[in-house]
Amino acid sequence: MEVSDAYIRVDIKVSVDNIFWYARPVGGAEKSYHHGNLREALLETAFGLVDSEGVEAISMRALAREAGVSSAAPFRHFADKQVLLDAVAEKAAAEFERKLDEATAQCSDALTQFRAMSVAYVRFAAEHPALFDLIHSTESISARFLGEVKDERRLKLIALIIEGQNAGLIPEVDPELIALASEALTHGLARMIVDRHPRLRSLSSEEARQLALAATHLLQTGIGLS
Amino acid sequence: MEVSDAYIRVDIKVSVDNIFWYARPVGGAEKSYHHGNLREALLETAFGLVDSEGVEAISMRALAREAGVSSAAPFRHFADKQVLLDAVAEKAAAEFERKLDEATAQCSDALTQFRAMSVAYVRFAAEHPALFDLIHSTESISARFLGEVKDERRLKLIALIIEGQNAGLIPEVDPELIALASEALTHGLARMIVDRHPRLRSLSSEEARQLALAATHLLQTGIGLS
DNA sequence: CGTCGAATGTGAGCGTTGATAACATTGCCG
DNA sequence: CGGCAATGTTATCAACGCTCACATTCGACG
Repeated sequence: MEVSDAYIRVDIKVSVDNIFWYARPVGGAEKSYHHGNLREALLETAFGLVDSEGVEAISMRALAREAGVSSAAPFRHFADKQVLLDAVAEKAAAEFERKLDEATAQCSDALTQFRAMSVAYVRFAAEHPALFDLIHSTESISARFLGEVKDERRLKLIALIIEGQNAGLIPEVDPELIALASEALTHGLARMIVDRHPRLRSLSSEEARQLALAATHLLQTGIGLS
Repeated sequence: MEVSDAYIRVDIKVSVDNIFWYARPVGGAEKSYHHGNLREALLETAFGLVDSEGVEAISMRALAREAGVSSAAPFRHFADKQVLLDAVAEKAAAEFERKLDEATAQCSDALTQFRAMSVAYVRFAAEHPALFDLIHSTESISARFLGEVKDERRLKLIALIIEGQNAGLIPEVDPELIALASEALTHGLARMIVDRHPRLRSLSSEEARQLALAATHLLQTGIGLS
């Protein structure tokens, strides 16, 4: 051909947005129009993604892609992105609560329960900073569940303190105040780890444990005279 | 005309993105091609916007619009959005630091300085939650300044504690540990306010003051025996 | 068993955003 | 004054959240 030296340049623009079927499993007789369990699948991968990459890493479209589904599908299950995040936060809070309960379950007296709770609290923050952050920064109305959970834990803590006071282990100061102070200490420690405080970046969970123990101990004994 | 009953529907799509000159002042002989002080203008409005609306509220394009400038102009001064946010965080941190210094300046002994610092810390969080959050969540490399500031403050706190120990006001426990615990308590209180803890949502700054005082007092006296 | 509505998924597209590249204008330094 | 660096503009991308009209499927009810 005599035109072999001439080139016609063609730019082809392809929207890659909806090439979703590649994400479907290639092996079996899949490709059912309905996913079957999309809501849970989205929640699951979102949870994992937040835990490993942080909240910023999640996008509705990426989740859809991952699930092998069109980018509009997720909106059938979550009204908007915030609702999805709320659901992830709820899941994370449940997990958090589970660990706290697990930690205090084997303790007998109020004081060791008290300490075990602090340790578990700080450890969770150290091990799952993004989830911890999500739990405490989410403040949507629909996530009222979170508020209830936190409040419930607060009441439990107060009960623990009163128990300690009855046993003569804790002085007769306003239990609410004591609860607040110890919550603040624990939450502050956890937050400093998550916020990457210069002194505390990337702690092992064992170090986190030591730290929580030392700090709560210090709170108990006090650091000086008023 | 005989076509008076016939309608031709025309949909006109207009990109409104680059209609920027409306934002320029209409009065004077402005309209200089160069803004003259764009970097500072952007920083200023970003700072205000974060403080009043939160970090999520800021977008490069909105800032450009506000400054009366094309949407690409900001990138001449900030490599990307994160750099801009880092700069805002730095500004906020400077302001924060200023307030802390101001609060401790008038105190004589170590213990009252110690308390005044806690109070100022918590008050700033209560009054500027979004700025507080930005300061502590930013962790970019370029924002190393933040780390230095925080570290400097930590050293100052430790010095304060040692001073207190020398005066016999604080027991001879590892000063680092004491610093950490008191930092955690204060930071935790501040964070609980910012994170809208059920017990502490929307505190007045006077309430914040009371709270910080009570909590630090409790830390000093301790809440029980080890 | 068939049918019909509700639940769920698809495709296309709107408007916004962060970011980049090529080009225009200006200030300033020699 | 001339030229170069700083600064601003225009046009354009890709990605995102979200919506709408339409398609497919499931399941309850006759």
